[in-house]
Amino acid sequence: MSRYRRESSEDSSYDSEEERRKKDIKERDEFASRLKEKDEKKTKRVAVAAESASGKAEAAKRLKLVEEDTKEKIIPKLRIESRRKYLEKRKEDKVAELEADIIDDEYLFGDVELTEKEKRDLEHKKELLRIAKEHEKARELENIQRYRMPLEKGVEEDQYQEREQPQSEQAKWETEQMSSAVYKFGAKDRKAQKEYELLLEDEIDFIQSLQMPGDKKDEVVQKKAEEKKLTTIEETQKSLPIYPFKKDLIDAIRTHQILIIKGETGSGKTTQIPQYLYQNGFCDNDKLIGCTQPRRVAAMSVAARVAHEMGVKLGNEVGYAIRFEDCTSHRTRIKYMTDGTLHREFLSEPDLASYSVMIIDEAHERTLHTDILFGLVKDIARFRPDLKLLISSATLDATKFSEFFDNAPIFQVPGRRYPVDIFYTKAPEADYVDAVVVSVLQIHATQPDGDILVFLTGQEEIETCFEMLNERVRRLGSKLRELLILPVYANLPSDMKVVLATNIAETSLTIDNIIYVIDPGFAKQNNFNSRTGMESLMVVPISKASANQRAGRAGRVAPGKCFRLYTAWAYQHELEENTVPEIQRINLGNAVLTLKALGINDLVHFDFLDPPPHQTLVLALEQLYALGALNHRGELTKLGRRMAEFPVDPMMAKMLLASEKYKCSEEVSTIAAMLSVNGSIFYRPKDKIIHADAARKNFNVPGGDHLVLLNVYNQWQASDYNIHWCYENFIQHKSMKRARDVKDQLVGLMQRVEMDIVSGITETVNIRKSITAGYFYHIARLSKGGHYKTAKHNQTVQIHPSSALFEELPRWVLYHELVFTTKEFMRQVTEIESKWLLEVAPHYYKPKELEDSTNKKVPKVVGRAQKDSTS
DNA sequence: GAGCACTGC
Repeated sequence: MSRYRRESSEDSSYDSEEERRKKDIKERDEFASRLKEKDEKKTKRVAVAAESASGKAEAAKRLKLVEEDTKEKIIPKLRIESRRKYLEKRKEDKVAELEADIIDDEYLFGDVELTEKEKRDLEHKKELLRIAKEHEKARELENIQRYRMPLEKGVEEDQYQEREQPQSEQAKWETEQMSSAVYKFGAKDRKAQKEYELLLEDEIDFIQSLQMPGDKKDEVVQKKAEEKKLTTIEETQKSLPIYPFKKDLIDAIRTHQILIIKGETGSGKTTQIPQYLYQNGFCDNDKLIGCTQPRRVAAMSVAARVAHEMGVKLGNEVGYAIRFEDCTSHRTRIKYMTDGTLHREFLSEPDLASYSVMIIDEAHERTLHTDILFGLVKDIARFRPDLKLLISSATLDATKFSEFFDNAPIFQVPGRRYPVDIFYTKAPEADYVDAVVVSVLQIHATQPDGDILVFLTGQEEIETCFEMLNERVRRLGSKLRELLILPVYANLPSDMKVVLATNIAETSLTIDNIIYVIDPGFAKQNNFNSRTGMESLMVVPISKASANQRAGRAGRVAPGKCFRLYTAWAYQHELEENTVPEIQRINLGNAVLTLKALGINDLVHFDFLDPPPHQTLVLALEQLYALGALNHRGELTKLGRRMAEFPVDPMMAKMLLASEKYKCSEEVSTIAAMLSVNGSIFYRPKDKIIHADAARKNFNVPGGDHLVLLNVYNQWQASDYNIHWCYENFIQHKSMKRARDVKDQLVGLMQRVEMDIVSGITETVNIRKSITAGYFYHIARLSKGGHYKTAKHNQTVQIHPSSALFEELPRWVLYHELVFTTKEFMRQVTEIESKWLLEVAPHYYKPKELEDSTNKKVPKVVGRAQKDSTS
């Protein structure tokens, strides 16, 4: 009680506040320089080559599971129906949410002058809504359209040709290529046609609209077999499309500080360029060549590949660095890393002094980290003329990158791609999961051999589709050739198969031998509402860029075909050119804190390739201020500098640091680790739901979900991290191992920021107070009818049914996250006492806000608090 | 009475 009183009375004098600020900044800088010293002393360990067998074993296991499933499962029709209904319901809810969002925006900001960006956002939302509604309408007409006989050739021509094209390069190319020849399956092969009529009850009409040209001419296609014979590393290297450009490339890099490299996947740029640079003396004076990748697997496998080509052990001259794994040594000259890792490295080496070249690879993917790196490296390049920058991108974005980097020259490298024929449906397909099933069978029955890759939006859909396909295949029986259906991914000999995947297959997963791609045109996308602070996962139409990326997957090994389950008109007019970059869609709390720690104070004017919404930046800054990471001038505080060391959201970082004061850092680090594995702790197989739920209830402890998570971890630890313990208790071992990794890292970082790791308290109040110190933004109180209202925004929310507190309904709760699915749910909920809020965040909560008329105890407490603060 | 696309530190 007296603690916050003291703090608030100190605010009264400006001088003392100014003094406090100066003292804090001084301490902050001293802390930062201590960190730097530590980093300099740190000797890098010599790496051990990572084992790669585990991946193969995993794939083999998965395959086996699939086969067993296929043989034995008989799927009741009812279940399929219920799933589809669920999907339908969810879609309705999402549409309603979007609608409400638009009304909200217009109501709240109707009178306010909107910026261009905000206007565009609103327009975009409206457009989404319109598409979603039309999609609904089309569904009602489904039967009529699905079974319609194909029209005569001339009839639909004008439908596809008359439209005015958008001005993009892509669109122009499309227009040129556009032809409306009607393509029908089986037309070329009478025998197949006959068989197909016999087998399939329904069909989809596709229209071939254009061809995505490959980089290879037909004659080159013939050479494929010869290429495969290449045995020596040198021969393989020389066969890569980038090889003839070696000298030109090196010359260009010597002449220009920044170079944009445009090249398709498969050109060899990722593996070869660092080697060319190494051979040409760019590593003199012990400097490093760095190359960032958006994904961990890519960083690891590319590094392994290059080490092999150079004949060195991985971790010596060639190494990689990803979270939890630093496979580099003092000998390392070529270093592959994830973009997030480089982002972190900036904290200890803001000028990248140890690098002579930095390659930002796969820049077109526009991950949050790459986007921030753009601004940072551009800035560094100005005062480090010796640093070479290569920005490597696979798409037409190259011009945009060039403009951003002061018109840096673009160096083009050809790719290795075969042509892909693109087909569109003639009519809109309402139920695309069903359309996928029909298309797969059509292709399988009538097209030449080749694997089929299907893009779906998520696990639920993949399961539905998997079951439908299996059922249909079984019904058709032996009339159909064997069809192997693999959900997600596999690594198999080239039999005929269908791969059902999410957009993981767009980039990060290489599946050999794909000839056919089926693209329904949707993906799930995470969106962050900066006004309510709520995230939602919605099924949205993909962008043209993404559609072309998907089509490209068909042309990796031979000429391919891509079947789009939408019309050519929809492609032209309904799809955005590019996916909205991540930086404009997500919560930027952590990113803003890191930038502040790098000394970038004016974030609003930071050089972003595409700036995030102003509102999102403001929210992030406000939150950091409330957490004490920034002072009233917006400068980073010592607390903020310490928070920035943790690779977690600012609220969680604050929670971790607060645990020092409450003497429970051990417990809180565990809770943080468990929270960051993202809801995948409890395993809930569909056929054992009752057992799984019972097992879960056994972990319940008073207080709430955070403490349940702690309990789970502690019991697992007590079992000596036993895998069987996990099976028995319906806990996912994989997630637990990850939680252990995260915990170890967090504990290491806690020591790094000079915290003591302490534990041993028997009651939970201190643990819950630490959590509250970080998450005082996320508070809700019980109101009438079992609903909760959030403390600051008065938003109606509910406890998620999976929570341990679902039936308890405490008066005050803290939640880890707010998600919109069927309702606004709080996930990971813990009971707190409102007076704690005054203790941990006196600047944010005033006693009056915490008054509670429904409870007799609370007014007494509040009354005391008020007396204290006014006396 | 529920449903987490995909990355990453």
